[in-house]
Amino acid sequence: MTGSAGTGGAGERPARVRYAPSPTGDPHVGNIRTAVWAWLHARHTGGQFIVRIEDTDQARKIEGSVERILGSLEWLGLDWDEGPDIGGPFGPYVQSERLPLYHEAVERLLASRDAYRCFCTAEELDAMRERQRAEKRPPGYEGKCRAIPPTEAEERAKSEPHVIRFAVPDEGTTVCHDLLRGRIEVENSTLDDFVILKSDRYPTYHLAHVVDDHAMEITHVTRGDEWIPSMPRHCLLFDALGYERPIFVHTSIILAPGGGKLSKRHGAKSMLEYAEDGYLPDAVFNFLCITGWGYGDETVMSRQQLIDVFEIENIGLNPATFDMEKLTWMNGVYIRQTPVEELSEMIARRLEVELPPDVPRPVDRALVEAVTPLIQERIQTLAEVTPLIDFFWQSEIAPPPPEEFLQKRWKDRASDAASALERVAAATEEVEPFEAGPLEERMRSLCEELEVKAGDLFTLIRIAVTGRRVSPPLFESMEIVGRGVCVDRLRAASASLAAVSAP
RNA sequence: GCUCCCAUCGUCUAGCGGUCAGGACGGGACCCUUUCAAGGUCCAGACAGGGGUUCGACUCCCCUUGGGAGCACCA
Repeated sequence: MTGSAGTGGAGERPARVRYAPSPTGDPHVGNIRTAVWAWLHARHTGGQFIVRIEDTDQARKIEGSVERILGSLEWLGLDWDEGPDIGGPFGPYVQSERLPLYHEAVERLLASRDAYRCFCTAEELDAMRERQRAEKRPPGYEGKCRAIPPTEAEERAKSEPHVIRFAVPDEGTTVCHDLLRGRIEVENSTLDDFVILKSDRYPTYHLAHVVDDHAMEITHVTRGDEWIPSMPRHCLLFDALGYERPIFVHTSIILAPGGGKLSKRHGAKSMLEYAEDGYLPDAVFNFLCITGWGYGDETVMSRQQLIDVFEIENIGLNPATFDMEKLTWMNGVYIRQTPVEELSEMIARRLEVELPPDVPRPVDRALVEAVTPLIQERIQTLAEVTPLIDFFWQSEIAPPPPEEFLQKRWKDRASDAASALERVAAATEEVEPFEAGPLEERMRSLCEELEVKAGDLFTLIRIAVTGRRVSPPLFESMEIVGRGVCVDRLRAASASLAAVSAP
């Protein structure tokens, strides 16, 4: 901790920022990282973080999405001050429940001639695009229905399906500002008359977000930079409606390791999948925040520290590549930082579902607590836990095949190995007290008696007792496993080796 | 095709006209060590290219190149 804290929000007005996902699936890292930053900005400035569901596309709606979106935020520890589930002073927070607001805005736009009814059919529009492509002209609505006199349009509207389009000025330029990129200027001639109200009377994103962000008094519109190209449209809408424009903050996207779009293969898993994969919320939160944004040389930062120090204007502009290995490393850091009691609770929950069914439930908590310190600094994700320590719960483990033992120093020396293990078993029976310290002491002196290197003997013991070549610290493990079981396993191993050596 | 955005080690980044271009992940070496980790020390590794501006450019401007996004009755 450098002590060189940020401004702590002093001097910054409380911001109202929103996370506005559409319920079309589970949020992925790129998407949720925007939420992390928005949340941080809200907390940093002492403002509000709002969740709004953008479900204006009835066709794409996916059942259960909202729950999973909220669940993802919750898991990450992003709490919201207003939202679909808890309401708030600017509700409702679901766009499909705000239709009258959009219709009212459309009426105003129609009245001011900033919008008009369009009766073009899908076929006509397709044909138009076809023509544009053939003539190598940029695609876009050419304004055919703009020429229809309002009275005629009103009349036809009574019986004909239609949409409402925004009438973009033919000339001039629209100047927008992005907090991170500054001035962004676009020729109006490159903008077409976009749809603001669909024929099903639902608004498009363009209209809905403008109406809602104004109504909800959003100060900062934070979203992915795929929205930059349509920002001028939004500015035009804000202006036409007489609304003050919010501060736009377009954040760059997250790229896949090889470059290109992030896909399932590359870690674009949903947030909830990270939980399943054994990642800690704080680690993912920290990591997400740090990719695409930085604070000096700091990397591992607590939630509070991040809130204190986060400055939204310092978000990086270049698209970042998702570095799965760094996430995993960071997760390891967080696991090591976690108090043992907490960690053992997490581990217990894992074991509860991952241990073989024949292990009695609930899983022995005292045992988990004893084992946790042994593996805390050896794991990077909770998913590694079970395979590492399941032997503590297996009352019977078949001795590994003799080849496991007879390597390196013990190659072709089955009978030596067998007798060494027998000596170890005998010593194990006698050690008092049966604790790691005395155990190690005894085994080391046994090494001298046997004239073998400690590592060589310990490997034999390790394989016999834990069933594997890699394990948590040997003597601590033996202490936990217990004298009886250790001796049994040692003798079993010894016997199996003796069998091999016998002619 | 048109419009827009971006550009420092392999990756995430610090830098905000004068630095030996710093840190982290990953990689390598060594130390520690009962395995595996963790920890410690050290090493390799970057300003995409070309023009300007300036006494002086990683830093400011332009072009090129490269990457990305958008051009729907999807968001």
